[in-house]
Amino acid sequence: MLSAARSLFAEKGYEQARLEEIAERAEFGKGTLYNYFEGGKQELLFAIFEDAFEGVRRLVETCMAEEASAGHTVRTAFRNLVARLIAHFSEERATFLILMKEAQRMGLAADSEAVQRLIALRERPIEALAGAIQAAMDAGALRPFEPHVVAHMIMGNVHGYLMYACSPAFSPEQSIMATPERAADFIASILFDGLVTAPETPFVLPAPETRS
Amino acid sequence: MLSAARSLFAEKGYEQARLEEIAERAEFGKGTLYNYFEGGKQELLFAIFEDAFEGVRRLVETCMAEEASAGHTVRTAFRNLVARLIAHFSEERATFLILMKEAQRMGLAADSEAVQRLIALRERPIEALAGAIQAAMDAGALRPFEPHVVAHMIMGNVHGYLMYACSPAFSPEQSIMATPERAADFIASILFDGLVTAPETPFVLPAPETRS
Amino acid sequence: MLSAARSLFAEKGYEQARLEEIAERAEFGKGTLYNYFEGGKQELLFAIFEDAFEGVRRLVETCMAEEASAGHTVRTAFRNLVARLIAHFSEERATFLILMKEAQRMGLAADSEAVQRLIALRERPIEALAGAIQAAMDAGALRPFEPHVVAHMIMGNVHGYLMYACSPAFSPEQSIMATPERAADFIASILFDGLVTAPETPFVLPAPETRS
Amino acid sequence: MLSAARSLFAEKGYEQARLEEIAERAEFGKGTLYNYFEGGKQELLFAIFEDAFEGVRRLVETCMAEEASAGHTVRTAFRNLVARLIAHFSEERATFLILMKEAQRMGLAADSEAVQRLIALRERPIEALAGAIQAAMDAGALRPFEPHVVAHMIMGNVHGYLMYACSPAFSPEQSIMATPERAADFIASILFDGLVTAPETPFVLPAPETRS
DNA sequence: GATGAATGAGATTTCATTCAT
DNA sequence: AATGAATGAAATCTCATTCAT
Repeated sequence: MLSAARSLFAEKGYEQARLEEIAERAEFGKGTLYNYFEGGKQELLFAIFEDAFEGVRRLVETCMAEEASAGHTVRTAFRNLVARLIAHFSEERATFLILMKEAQRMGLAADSEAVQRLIALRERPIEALAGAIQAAMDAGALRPFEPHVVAHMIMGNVHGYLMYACSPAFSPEQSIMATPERAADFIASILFDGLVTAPETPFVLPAPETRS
Repeated sequence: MLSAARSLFAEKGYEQARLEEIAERAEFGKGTLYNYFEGGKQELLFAIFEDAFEGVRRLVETCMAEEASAGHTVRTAFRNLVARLIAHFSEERATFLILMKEAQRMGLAADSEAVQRLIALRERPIEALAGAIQAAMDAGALRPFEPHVVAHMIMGNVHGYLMYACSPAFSPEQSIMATPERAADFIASILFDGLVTAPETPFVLPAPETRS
Repeated sequence: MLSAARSLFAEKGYEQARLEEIAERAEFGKGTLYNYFEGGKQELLFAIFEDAFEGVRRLVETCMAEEASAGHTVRTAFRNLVARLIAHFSEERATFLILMKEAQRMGLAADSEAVQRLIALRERPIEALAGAIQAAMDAGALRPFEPHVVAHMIMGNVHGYLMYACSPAFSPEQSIMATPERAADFIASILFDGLVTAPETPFVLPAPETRS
Repeated sequence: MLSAARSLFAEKGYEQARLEEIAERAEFGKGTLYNYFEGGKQELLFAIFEDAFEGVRRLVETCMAEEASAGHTVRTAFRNLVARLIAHFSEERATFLILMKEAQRMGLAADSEAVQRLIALRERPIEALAGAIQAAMDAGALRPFEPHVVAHMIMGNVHGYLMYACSPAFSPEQSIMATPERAADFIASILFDGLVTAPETPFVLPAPETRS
């Protein structure tokens, strides 16, 4: 039932998804849904949110534990985390879409109890990631910034890549982002190694292209 | 009238905003709105999108032109662009919220004519930024990646920072992100200089903290 | 529109009356109804209540004023009031049914704001009648009871008669209650002259009738 | 089970009472209810009606029998009946509320089989009372009206008093109606002795009070 | 051009009743 | 006999859009 809701919310968005269609897709009656989710449509959404964020938190913790026991370097550990996050969201496309569309939207809504609940869920994977970052900073491997800020930034870049990969402009075959592995390499490369080769080069305008 | 719609969409979201309230806030009759925007609610949203993306495109072009004529370095030029983007969206909070909530949501919707229109608008500032990046790569100042990918990444990090700055977890006074200027320094620092100091340090797990 | 609601509430009762049917009967769309009665179904009911109680209050005041200026005796004045109340409710059958069904039901509901509003309306005609009773008591024409209690009793007997007259057991042609005028005579006769002729007669059981 | 339904119908009214809550309160499963009352919710209501009217009928018969064998006068016999009816309904408040709310409402509904069944039940106590009245009339103790009409009137005044006693305007401590016994005295006093002392007094308007 | 009363499709939600266990 | 998960008809209410004025 959650799964039916997830796929429909992903397809049409929360507001446009009709409860009746969710029920149909789950092969249940409309009323049955209310036996399981008393709060109706919104509780359904929150159940999906909880699954989604909890899944990411678990992934972060599992992954970092494995990297630590594998004795990987900090650089490799975070690069591998990025790769696994990308793989995770690629596999669970519906979940990803809901997070990007609905959690984002609700997270920016005027304050309310619902927003508070969402934020609490959203913090879980961030906390897990911030813990790992703190450890790496303590070991002197990362520059000493606030770990939460860095955690947000890493997550944001994973999301950003995946958003980009969803867009029609994205043609995987020609891209450095062709595969999750290569995307992880790219993101890690920027985040950890920087973008600039010769920072002192003066900036010049591009030759004005003629707009069609 | 656009302005009334903008503020209401930002407040309540596109779906929840009632046309009647927009009309009231604009001090117009509901019917009048249809004289200006035949397409109704959705055309209103697109008009806001157009303004928003066009504003960003203009900002990118203006800013890069100024940086070029000021003879700034590539590093400084992009750092300043980031600062101005942050300042722009901070000033136009309503526009920012609509982009994050509604453009994001619609951009991920199942394909349709509306999505195509949105994507075309969204590409404008990306194109402008990609142009500048290409120039910098041509000058050998940036590592040679696809400029569109890098443009998305820079924009994504600006958005990511602003999202973070909207969240209740954000307490400006203690943060390296306290001001737009410092936020731009931070983002530029990560993007251009990287995060790692000692990439070969082995990763170790954080000491397990006791959950309260 | 009120009139359509009145007739449907009277026919089917408040709970069973569907808003859509009210709208149809009023030859309006469902939505239009909400332009006039924002509170929906319940506000519609209260509007009917207000009309109804206000009508009775006005009738009581008008009638007593006329009786006073006609110089009628107390006995006649109240007897005529009873006659006019009966006539009023007989003419406005729908209103009467709603008062008996819905106002009665709501008046006995667990306390709430709605009940308070109803009670306030219901007091209006009682107050008017109690005023007249007080005046008659002051003149020494009526035995000195609490005027509100007596007002309730008079109203209650009018309602009681009309309820009886609605019942299928009521066959007007053979009854002392055949017409409103005769009903008023009867009620006034009991209330003002009493029922007993020989109060000291011992009570004996009726001969046991054989049940069919 | 009947008792659970009775208390819930009294509290919330027939339409608002949910079958599930009745079942819970009776500590039965929802389904079990249908084993005992095939007709569902409505049959439950009729079972309560039957209990209620039968109880009143029995009370009337018992009471009149006792009054007869005690050798009381007609005046006293009926006055005592009124007192016992009041006491009965005061003790069985839930039953009383259901009669006033639901039996009243249903009794005025458009004709149907259900209404017929209700009316038949409702006639039982009336018949019993009418029998006693007929006997008193035969003995010359009461003025010769139709006994059914008089029976309705007596019952109506009992109900009317109890309705009044339910209303918030009723403050028992200061009232002639303070106790069931005094209420019975009052009702009997009006019904049997009349209200008027000087019927020929001309009616004059109350001094116009200033409305606040 | 400006208006807002009228509209009715469509949304969520409730709940009496059924029936497989 | 007892159950309660499943059902879906039906209810209220919302609101984007139309159009006569």
